[in-house]
Amino acid sequence: MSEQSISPRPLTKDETVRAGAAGSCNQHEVLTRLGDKWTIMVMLQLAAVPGQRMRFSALKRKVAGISQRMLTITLRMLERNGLVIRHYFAEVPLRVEYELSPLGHSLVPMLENFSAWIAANWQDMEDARLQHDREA
Amino acid sequence: MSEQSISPRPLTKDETVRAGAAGSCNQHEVLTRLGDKWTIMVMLQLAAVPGQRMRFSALKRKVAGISQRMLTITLRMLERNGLVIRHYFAEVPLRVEYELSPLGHSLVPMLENFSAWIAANWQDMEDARLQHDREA
DNA sequence: CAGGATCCTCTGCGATACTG
DNA sequence: CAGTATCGCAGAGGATCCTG
Repeated sequence: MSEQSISPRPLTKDETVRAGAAGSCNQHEVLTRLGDKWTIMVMLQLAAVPGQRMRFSALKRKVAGISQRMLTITLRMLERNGLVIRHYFAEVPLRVEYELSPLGHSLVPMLENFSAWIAANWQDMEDARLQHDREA
Repeated sequence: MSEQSISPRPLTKDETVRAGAAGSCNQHEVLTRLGDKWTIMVMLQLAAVPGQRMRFSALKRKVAGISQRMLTITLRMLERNGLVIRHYFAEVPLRVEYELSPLGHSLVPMLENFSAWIAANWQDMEDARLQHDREA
């Protein structure tokens, strides 16, 4: 168990750029950070694992269609906002595991509700859309 | 009450472009459609009104920071997917009202949970972020 | 009032190539 | 393995002007 308490990593270009204005309390800010599809899908995956930890490559496999770049950025953002914890093992080959923080876990029920809603209602949306397009 | 049952409107350029591939059942599709911040904020506003109807300009005033263009696009998308109903009154001056459909309403509890979570936890996120940035 | 059409900018994001 | 850096383009989205 050679885990580093703090991952030895300087700020990324993306992070530096995204750091930007701190922002006030409003939803707008938070929604901008959490509202995109990748964030939601990554968190759903992390919540779905029994052991609660996943490696980078496992996440990439599970989150269908995500690029390596977007997964990295999404995870960095989640870590930065205290929703995900990054466990760095300085082994060879390198190993990194991700898990939800307590704060992150508190968000999970909502995400699962959302996911359930989609499963239950996407057909209705699909139908509505087809009909709407027909009468246009 | 000179309401048209169906708004007499041909497909917009934006809509035609966005029509694209119908898409399979997956979350990915739905999240792409519903996952952006404007969609969520517009729906929250529509849900917040007692009378359940809002005019275009009222919505624009309430959803802070949204441009006229994005509000139009967002509303069109919501209408197309059966989440919002558009009431068109051919008066002078023109009047249009929007309200959530039953399908749209079924999504509201989740959005409000999300909104509540943000209000309760944004400070924690903020703190986590500041600390994370300090030790970088 | 409630948008449509156009222009133009900025960035999201994939593809690719390189490292510890 | 788990990233980082760079390039490049399509698309998001604001600003502006115009109409029924």
